[in-house]
Amino acid sequence: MTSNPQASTPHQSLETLYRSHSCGALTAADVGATVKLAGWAANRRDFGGLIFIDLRDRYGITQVVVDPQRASKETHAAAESVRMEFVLGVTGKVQRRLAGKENPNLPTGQIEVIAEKVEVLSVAQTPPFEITDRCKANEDLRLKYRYLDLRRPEMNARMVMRHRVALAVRDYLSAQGFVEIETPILAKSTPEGARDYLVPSRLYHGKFYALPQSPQLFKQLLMVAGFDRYFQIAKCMRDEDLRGNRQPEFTQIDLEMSYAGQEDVFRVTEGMMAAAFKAGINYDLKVPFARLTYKECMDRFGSDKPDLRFGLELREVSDLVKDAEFKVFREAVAKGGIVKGLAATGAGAYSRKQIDDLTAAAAVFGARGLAWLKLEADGKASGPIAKFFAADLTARLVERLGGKPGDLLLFVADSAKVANNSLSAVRSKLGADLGLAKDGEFACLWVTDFPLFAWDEEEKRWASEHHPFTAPNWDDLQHLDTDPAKVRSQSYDLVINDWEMASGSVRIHDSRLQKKIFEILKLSEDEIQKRFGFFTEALSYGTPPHAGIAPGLDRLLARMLSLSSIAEIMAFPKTQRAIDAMTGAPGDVSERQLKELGIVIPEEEQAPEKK
RNA sequence: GGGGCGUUAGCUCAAUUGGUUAGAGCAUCGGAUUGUCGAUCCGAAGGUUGUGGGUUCGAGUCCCAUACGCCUCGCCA
Repeated sequence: MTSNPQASTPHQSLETLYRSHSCGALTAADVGATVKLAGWAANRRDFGGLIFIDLRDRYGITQVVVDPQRASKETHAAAESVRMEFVLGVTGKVQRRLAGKENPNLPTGQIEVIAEKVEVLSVAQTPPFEITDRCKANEDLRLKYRYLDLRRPEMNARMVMRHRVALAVRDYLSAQGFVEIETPILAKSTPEGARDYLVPSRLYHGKFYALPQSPQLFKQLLMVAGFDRYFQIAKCMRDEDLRGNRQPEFTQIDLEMSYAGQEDVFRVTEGMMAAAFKAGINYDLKVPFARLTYKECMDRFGSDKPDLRFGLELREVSDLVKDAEFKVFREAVAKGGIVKGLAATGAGAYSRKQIDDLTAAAAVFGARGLAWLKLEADGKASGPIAKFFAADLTARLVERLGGKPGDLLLFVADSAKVANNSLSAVRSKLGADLGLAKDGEFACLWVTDFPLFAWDEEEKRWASEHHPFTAPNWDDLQHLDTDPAKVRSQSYDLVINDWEMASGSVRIHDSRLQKKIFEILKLSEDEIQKRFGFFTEALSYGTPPHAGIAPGLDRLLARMLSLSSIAEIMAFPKTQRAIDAMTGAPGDVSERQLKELGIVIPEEEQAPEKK
């Protein structure tokens, strides 16, 4: 066995017409054997006589030596003609490298293959960028030539890791009694939620399928159907604006359990995550995960996905400063807002520039300023606003925030929403700048007790915070009619570091309650019937209590590898404008196709021809 | 829909306040080279500075528009 994790495992045989071994398999134990290798020329070092070729496949690199005294004229000539990324077939004998000429950087570094025959199986144009892990090509170029980018060992390894994790997830869930069932891609549009990707119907002009934003309804119907425990590694599509951790299509590990509640889902998910981290990066995730309610999260971190790798907790100080001399604080409280702060440990020496950068981070979320106090060694506070606070008030602020000499106290005075968002952004920036958020550390957190509804100011109605099939907390049912804002839901998020990694809930299993929720959401009777008639009807035929969750596979993998973009662990991702840089999708279709679908595009709305 | 940053050789980057013929490393091509492993040495070729317009005696550099990429606010149950 080699130490290369990508090398073939012992039970695998890669032997084919073209090769007896992979390029990562040969070691000192194989010395003397005659072997056939095939792969790409990753590098060629030509000494006129001796020629060294690094032969690469996805398992590793093996050095091939062409010695004019050992190989035919034709083989030497072939070796001379080799250029980067040519595909070669090599026959030769494994020999121990000369003493002192071993390469400790390669698992195969003890040996080399002395070529008897080198055959060029395929020539290659000069690639637009080098196929190495040192490659610094731009993202758009890498996407245009994704097949070359994926050939790089680093990218190759990510895809293999993705496979390993998916396999571990399947194994784990299968062992827990889950059955993998596929659900339709051509489905029905449902209101609420993200914008749908639509597929026009040829047979019914004017009607559309919607690509699923998630298999939500289907998985609940599978519970009604008695499958008990279902899962699926499912593609989900959402036609919304993109980010580093959002692609138009992405993959969720979708699962649902009957006769289960929140605790059951947590237990299964924790086991699954641990298995995934073990398979992915050989990391032992600590279970069970930490838990916080939504309210605690907002109070202590100003965010519903706080990074628990570090502290720097937020504290509200409205009560302390409501009568303070400092007008900004006083007026914010008087206007119904809040004043919140945090103590940045050891940031007391921050320069004006560094504080300005923190202020800018806060401003993105609407904060009009970031007030600050430096705590000096003598316990006094300094800074432009220090003069507004009497010594005893300063002492109480310091005590509330847990500040120590050498710390920087930071405050935002605004509406609760702006104060929380802004200070949370400041906290994240501090976590990164102060080196508190370390790569390779994973803080897992369940966030529970989200509100069931959020008020939609634009549409002047209540909207589901999670989705309309989420069960209310059974203790809060009496508030449904009187005070929807007060109703907690039985939904939960899994947060790892600062990313929402999974979202789920206990579902409504009673058709009457489901109808009531639709009514609160101001869906008309007609609409409920048209959109969800089949679903509420299904619930009425004896539905087991059930609950589920859907971790994002792409995010999970990106998080394991500390990558900020999920595109980095997808084989063929799209750009931020939802374009496939390689194929050019979305593309034009023929007049005939449009006609068959009954679609007419107004002349003035046609996109200009893309080069 | 809004804000920000970027776009110079195949790739990654440089080019003083607007000033001579836009440079370097890698890759490519030719030559030399029998123990290299990001080989080395010698030489060559490679550019409509994303695109369009403007200011100027003169624009890679300044202004406007636009395309593309990335980050971000909104959005994403």
